[in-house]
Amino acid sequence: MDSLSKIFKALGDKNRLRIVKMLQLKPLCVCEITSVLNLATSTVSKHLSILREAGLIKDKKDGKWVDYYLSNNGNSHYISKISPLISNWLNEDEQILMDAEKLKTADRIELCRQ
Amino acid sequence: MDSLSKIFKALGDKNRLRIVKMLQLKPLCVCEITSVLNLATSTVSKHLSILREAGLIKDKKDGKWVDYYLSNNGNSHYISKISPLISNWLNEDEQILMDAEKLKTADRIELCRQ
DNA sequence: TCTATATTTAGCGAAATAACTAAATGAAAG
DNA sequence: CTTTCATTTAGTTATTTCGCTAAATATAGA
Repeated sequence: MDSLSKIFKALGDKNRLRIVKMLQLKPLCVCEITSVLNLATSTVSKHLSILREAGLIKDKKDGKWVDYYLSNNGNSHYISKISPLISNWLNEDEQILMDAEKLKTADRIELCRQ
Repeated sequence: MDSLSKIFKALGDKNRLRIVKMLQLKPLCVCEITSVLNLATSTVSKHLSILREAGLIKDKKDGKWVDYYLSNNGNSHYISKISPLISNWLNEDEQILMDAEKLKTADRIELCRQ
């Protein structure tokens, strides 16, 4: 029950839902996500660690950057069922659409140099 | 996004997950749920209102009692997808099994007269 | 109407969460 | 090896959440 409530808790925050929806589009580094959410870097890093500990996302070092990406069909049976649902949901949501738009015009190197 | 994060938030609490799993077995009144969870009645009432506001459960007056029951396929597209998943999950969970056991031997009138 | 009982609401304290700033870590590039 | 820059960790604060008790509400039955 712990692992399931952990997943739901992780998804029960709007900023973390936005992160999951962004990662559906492509893997992203912390600074890219930060620039979309308009939060402090450390806050975003914390959100990412909560999503990671729930098993919803994974990370991978890429030079200076850490890329985060969805772990769609990880070892968790729960996540393999929930992830596809979330993929289908919120795609017409105003906020989610705006986030996606902002990501299109975003360049990692410029973003991180702010 | 509000309605979805509300649903996940409601499910992100172990006691509320236990309530949902109990209601899968049959409709229950507040005092029956209270006796299983071992919490104050008012606390359980609050949990139920959170689940209700998320759209996961509904209530119906039955004399002195208020029966709560799952709204499996309510108006919410989200819930009609999530509810069946939860039905399949946690059925071997130790805590959930104990709760179900406790419910079998429970009698509404005795329970409420504690 | 009066009483008993089931539930909800109000109000409070403790614990958890989410945000920030500042400091620490770790890798890349000069 | 030192500097730079992305990220994480520590530490602080404000807000939210969860639990309780006590009071309010509502219904059934004497």
